[in-house]
Amino acid sequence: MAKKRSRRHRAAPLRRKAATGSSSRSAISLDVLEGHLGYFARRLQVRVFQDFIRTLKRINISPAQFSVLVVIGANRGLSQAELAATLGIERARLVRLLHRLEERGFVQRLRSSADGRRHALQLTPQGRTTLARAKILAARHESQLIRKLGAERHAMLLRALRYP
Amino acid sequence: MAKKRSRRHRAAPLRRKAATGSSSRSAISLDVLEGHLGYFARRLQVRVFQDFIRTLKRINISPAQFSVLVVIGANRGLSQAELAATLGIERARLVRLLHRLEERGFVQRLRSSADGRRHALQLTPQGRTTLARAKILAARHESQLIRKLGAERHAMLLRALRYP
DNA sequence: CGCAATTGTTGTCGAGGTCAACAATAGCTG
DNA sequence: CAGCTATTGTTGACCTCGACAACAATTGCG
Repeated sequence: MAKKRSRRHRAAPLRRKAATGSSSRSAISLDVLEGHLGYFARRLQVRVFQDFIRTLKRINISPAQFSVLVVIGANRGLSQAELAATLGIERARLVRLLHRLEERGFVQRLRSSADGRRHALQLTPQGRTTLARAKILAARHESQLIRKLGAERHAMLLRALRYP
Repeated sequence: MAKKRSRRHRAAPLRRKAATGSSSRSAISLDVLEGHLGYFARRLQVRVFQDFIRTLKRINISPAQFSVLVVIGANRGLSQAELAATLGIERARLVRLLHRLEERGFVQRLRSSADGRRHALQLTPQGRTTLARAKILAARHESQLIRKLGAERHAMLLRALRYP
């Protein structure tokens, strides 16, 4: 509720000069950050997710939602604990992710007959359809990424990032 | 305020068996996630940040705070806009980061005489001391990371992640 | 002067990570 | 079998962080 913002439509700023102007700073040093893997991993991850979100905006699927749909789709009957462990997220977090996906009619939670505590997760037909479309868009996103990074660096990063 | 949680000190669970037990699932497929750089970048970044936070917990410096202190320390007189652009974060976000660091006595914002809009950022003596200690701990964190990943992969990742 | 841009700032929203606590269920083990 | 313990899903609360919108003060020009 109360979602309507005024949205004044400010005419796109024309960016008159280049940068700040006053500062004659040519290069700003990152100092020891240059040696920290986490810093660059974060930068890359943010950039990639921004592009992912932009590319899948039309079907409104976030990176986290995509990963959940993909893994459920490829492993029918998974329990929430297994799924959370696989994706490296908290069970509590997954509960809320699944809420949304269930609301939207993509996922079903079925009580396991063998173990009354577990939920067997599976996609609905609509979930499968959405996942198929999401995969196409995600592949497009990855292609854009390959184009931006260069195929060699992309392949190298994927190989090095993936745990053997 | 209201920081005291009950923290009941539950005796460390003994972890009797290994895993779930019921599920005979040997390997859970990641399907197309295997080809998505963003997924693995995210996983790595989260792991690395967790270790960073753990290692710097004693001085209570987060990765974001560390990056801010490092760049200010190496580029005295920087403006907030320049700093935000350098680190790839929003100006609005930086404002709140600097609030905390100023409260804690690590950073000073001085009005620029040349340009009344800008703040010239610099570390206080206490900020410099804390940064020095943080760098030592951060280096220790990075060493642990190198040990975990292997020196070759670490070097390869750093090289590939850093934009040339 | 007057208008547009920049800078710092605040508010708000939503996504995510973290931790504590709990009910229901399952599985041992004495 | 009873009783204890672990697991599973769930909720609540808190905090960080990215993204926008809006604004006041200031600067820079045409």
